[in-house]
Amino acid sequence: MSSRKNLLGLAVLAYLSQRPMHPYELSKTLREHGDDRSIKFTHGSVYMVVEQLLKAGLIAEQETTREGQRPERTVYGITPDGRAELQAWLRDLVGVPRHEYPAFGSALSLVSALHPDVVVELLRERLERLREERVTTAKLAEGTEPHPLFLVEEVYRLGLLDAEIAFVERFIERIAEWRPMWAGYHEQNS
Amino acid sequence: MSSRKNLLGLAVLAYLSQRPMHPYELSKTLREHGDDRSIKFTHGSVYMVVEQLLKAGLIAEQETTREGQRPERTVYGITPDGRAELQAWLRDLVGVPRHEYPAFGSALSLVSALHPDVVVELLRERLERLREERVTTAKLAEGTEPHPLFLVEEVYRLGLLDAEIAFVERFIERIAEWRPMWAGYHEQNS
DNA sequence: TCTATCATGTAACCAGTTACATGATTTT
DNA sequence: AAAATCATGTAACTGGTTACATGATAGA
Repeated sequence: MSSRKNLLGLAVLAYLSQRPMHPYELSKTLREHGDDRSIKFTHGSVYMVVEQLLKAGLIAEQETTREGQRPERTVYGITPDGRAELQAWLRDLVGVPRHEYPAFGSALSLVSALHPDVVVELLRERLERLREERVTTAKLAEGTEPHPLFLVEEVYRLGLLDAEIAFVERFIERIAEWRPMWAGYHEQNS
Repeated sequence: MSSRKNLLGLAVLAYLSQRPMHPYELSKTLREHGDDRSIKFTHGSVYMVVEQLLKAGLIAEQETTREGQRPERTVYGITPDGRAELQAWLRDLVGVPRHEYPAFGSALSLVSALHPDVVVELLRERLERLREERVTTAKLAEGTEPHPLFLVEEVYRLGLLDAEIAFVERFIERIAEWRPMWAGYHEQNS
């Protein structure tokens, strides 16, 4: 229960809705399809969520085979409940925005603890890296291989990147205006 | 160690760098300052990270007092190591963008599992809520109470919101173009 | 004075990460 | 044939969330 926590569970449901697989295969397939760009997971966490989905009755053990002397593989398939949950979960994610906590946002809320001059320097570094990231993301987003539909997430990411770049540029400018007050505050307690 | 995981730790260091506090006070102060908009935490998790920071030597027990019959309160203060870590951690966060995993991005990477018509409907719902959220965020971002520097995180959030709104609008348009292929794929397996 | 809420903390549970294990295949 | 990597999984640890506990004050 409470399965709606780890997005990896959603991905597993989605893949198993196409055909049954064993966990290792899931892991490999997810990675091959580049899903590790949108969903955080490791080899180990795949086994974990498979366990969870199993307990929740959303997937079921289909068969256990052994091939040569390789370890046993357990193949899992999605259940009707699993299909329903896949749809419901996705609908919820698409329809209802949730409050997010990007790390940069957290840092911004505490940034006054740094001296304004170092902040400016750091923001310039950040800009460089953001621009690099933008280039590689743009290349991905402009693909057309299977179908652009499967790259729409990169388009989204690109939009976020551009917004962040614009914000950082603007922020640097405003720091110039605020510098006296901000720097004064720092000299006062150190 | 490996303290650089939970952003709440950073916030605690930042607050303790101003004055010593006990965990409950930290929790209350964080919430009063609206830091729960940028950092995810609960009452319980504050005690947890305080424990971690203590083990890592970044904060230290300062005194233990008892007032009336209230439970004992342990007051913690930041150590020199803690101050160093606060600066280093913040510098890293500001200077180096990390790969993020927004939930909507994950959903987008799997959205083909939904029928295009329901996706459009859901995206319209999402747009409405995004616009509401935009209004309240804009109000916050335009404040000037202590100093705009302390609201810069809301400005950032506003930029992200606008980017997402633009993306969703555009996505709806493109679904119209893609609908035939996408819908066909769905009829084929169901 | 009863009830609600505040103040403060702990304990138990669940989720996630990391490290390890081991036979099979491929490369050098 | 030695070394590296693939295929497959488990176990141990660490982190995070939730639920509970209990006296104090404030409101009805």
